[in-house]
Amino acid sequence: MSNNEVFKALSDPTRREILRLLGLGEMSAGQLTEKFDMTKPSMSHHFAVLKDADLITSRREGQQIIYSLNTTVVQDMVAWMMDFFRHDPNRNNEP
Amino acid sequence: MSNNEVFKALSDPTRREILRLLGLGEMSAGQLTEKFDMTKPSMSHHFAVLKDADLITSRREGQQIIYSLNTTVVQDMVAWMMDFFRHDPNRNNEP
DNA sequence: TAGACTGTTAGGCAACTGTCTAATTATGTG
DNA sequence: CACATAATTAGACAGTTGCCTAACAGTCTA
Repeated sequence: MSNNEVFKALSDPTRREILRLLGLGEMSAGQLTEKFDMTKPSMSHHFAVLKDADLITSRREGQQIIYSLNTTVVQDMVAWMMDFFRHDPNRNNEP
Repeated sequence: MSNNEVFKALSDPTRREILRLLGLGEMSAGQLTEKFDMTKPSMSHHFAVLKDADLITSRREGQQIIYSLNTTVVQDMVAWMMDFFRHDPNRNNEP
């Protein structure tokens, strides 16, 4: 995964809310769009950004596109963050 | 803390690197600036963004400004992320 | 107080982002 | 096939971001 793309993806509140909703279970593009006061193309753009960052996956099911959280990448991300901020400057730099 | 400001602050690679360096111990603005191929005003801007997000704190020491990681907010942030992504749709929503 | 040193503020500019409308693609159904 | 439904792609546009140079502000020392 590209850390930068992941952070860029997470920098928008709409996209974080999409991720939160997908954390509760997979949803179609249409169902997700209903939850926001935004046009379908705008939402579609956000889905694309999240997909590029590998934070979500998609599959077609008939006329609908079903989106799911990519839990692997999400967990990698959390692990990366914890490691990133592991050091505690108040404990005189012991590894 | 405002989640949005924190995520916006984290969305830039330069700012993440500043945080990583401060994770190793506090540094002056000048010491930090040396580590990057960027002008002082640009770096100062990044410091301001990180301060607004409450990710770092600063104090004056003579002619220098010393920056430190705000470990409280950083830890809150990690905790928030873990909670945010705690749900696993592949494990049928058991708490 | 003058000058050097350290850092921030102000203003400008190109590139990027998030939103919209209009058009297009893909699938399902009478 | 013709039409409806679901979603994406294309293009435009305002607002934001990140960088720069120039100017300013605070601190120290002779």
